[in-house]
Amino acid sequence: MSTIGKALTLLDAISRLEKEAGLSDIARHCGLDKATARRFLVELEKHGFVEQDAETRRYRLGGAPVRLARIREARFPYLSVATPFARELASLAGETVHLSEYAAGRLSTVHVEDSQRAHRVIVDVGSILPFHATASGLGFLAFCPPKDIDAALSAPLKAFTDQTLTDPAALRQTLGETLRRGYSICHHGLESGVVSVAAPIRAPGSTPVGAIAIAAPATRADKETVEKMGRAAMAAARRISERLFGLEQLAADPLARRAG
Amino acid sequence: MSTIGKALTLLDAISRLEKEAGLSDIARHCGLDKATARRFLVELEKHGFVEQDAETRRYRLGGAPVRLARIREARFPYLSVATPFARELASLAGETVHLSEYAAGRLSTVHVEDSQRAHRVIVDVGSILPFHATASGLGFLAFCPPKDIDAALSAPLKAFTDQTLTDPAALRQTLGETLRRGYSICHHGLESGVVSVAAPIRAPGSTPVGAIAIAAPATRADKETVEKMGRAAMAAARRISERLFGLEQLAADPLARRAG
DNA sequence: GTCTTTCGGTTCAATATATGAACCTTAGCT
DNA sequence: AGCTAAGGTTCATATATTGAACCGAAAGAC
Repeated sequence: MSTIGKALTLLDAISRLEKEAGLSDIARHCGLDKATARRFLVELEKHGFVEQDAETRRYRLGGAPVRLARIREARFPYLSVATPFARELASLAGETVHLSEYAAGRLSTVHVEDSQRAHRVIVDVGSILPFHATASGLGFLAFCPPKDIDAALSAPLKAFTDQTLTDPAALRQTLGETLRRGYSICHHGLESGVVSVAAPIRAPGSTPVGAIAIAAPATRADKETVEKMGRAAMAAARRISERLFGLEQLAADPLARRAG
Repeated sequence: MSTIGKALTLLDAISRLEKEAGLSDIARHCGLDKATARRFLVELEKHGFVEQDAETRRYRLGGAPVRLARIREARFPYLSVATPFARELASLAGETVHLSEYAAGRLSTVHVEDSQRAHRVIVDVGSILPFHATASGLGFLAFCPPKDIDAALSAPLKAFTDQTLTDPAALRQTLGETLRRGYSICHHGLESGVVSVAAPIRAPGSTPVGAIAIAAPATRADKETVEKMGRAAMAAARRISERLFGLEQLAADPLARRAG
């Protein structure tokens, strides 16, 4: 792997840590030599991607990504367009709603609207959503071209719970149903006791850019409720997609179109 | 410079471009060989920091920073805390307000609240604010330790307008006045016809993390109005600082403390 | 239509850069 | 005191980076 790749992998690892970490910790966590990890950290710090606490000497995520994210958002306003719909959906469903975006081959959570209920599902911003074990992942993948599906299903599929689907054939069938239905359903895929539904956000005839999902405790997710939530998620996804990729916007600002 | 540094510099250059750019353009812009630029772009793309448009083959900023920024914001909620105050300040002053954050040795704009007036100052999200030629820069620098001031003033100081202060001695005096006054004033520093005021956002006794500024057309900025705006900016900065670095928060979440 | 230029992208020998075992110093623990 | 593990540094070695020259495609020029 190139040096750049290693450094960005280290940055990713830092972003995944619960809290700030020390040099040795980070090096171990990334399988890098301490000296190498240090050089990477120093370099990343120079550019504001990580910060070192002056007292504890521990490292944490820096402020540079904030600037980049604001620029990105100014050109492709995914969050600012989708967030209001997510909020509306959360209040309609009374359950936690999260938005994900596809980048670097993974679907990651970029926004969460918490349910107002005491008993609710918690989703962390920044968490990675496995394609095979989440409604977001399935809803995204189902609308991807076959080669992407093959790639995703040929990777090792971890069973997060004893009900996680890991058989590629079964998953393909699930994806087929999702495609026909327009939204995905995932029972206990990533965590036991959680049922979620999701629909892809996408330009017509193009690879999705992300997904919007509702996650509810299984005790509140009877068949009828799941269907209702699924249809609502699908409607929200369609409205977001129209806002992002609608003809006017597309003509006015070609930047709004994504690769793929 | 290390490979990582060069790659991050390239990323920075892309973020600075008005719109997506081709390979040769980018290479020229960064003084890199085309082959090198390409390898960097491919590597950055693998990690989602840039995207290549499938049709035009041009490159643009990717979605990965959005995830990192959301994580950063979840741990150090600079934007979500400061934005409401910025909005309030913008409506109070009736002028454009912008928030900046210090990262990678530079002060960059991370949020803008536009004035509602037709004749107003436009500030771009993501733009870099020179220390010597903006109210934000001066307001930030004035509250930094002497070594940071020395470093900032020993760099070449570009005259953006014929009224930009570029003499280190004169700037030191301005910084002294700013420190005593509590907010900075900048007349026509970056652009002619613009007057701005700013105050630093900071933990008590520590290096600032950013600044909040009001920018107004000079025609609306008589002495009295400038004073009023300056005091308002200072008050907003203080309230933001208290929210970010207040004792409770500090005790509850040491992550909220910044390096420096 | 043909010629020319420029584009995105690739190759491979030359070379600059990254690497990591061993090291130092400090801080906390037994 | 003595031990362990922390953050950080060094420098000969090994490896990844570099860029001139190259290719095919496409956009202009004439």
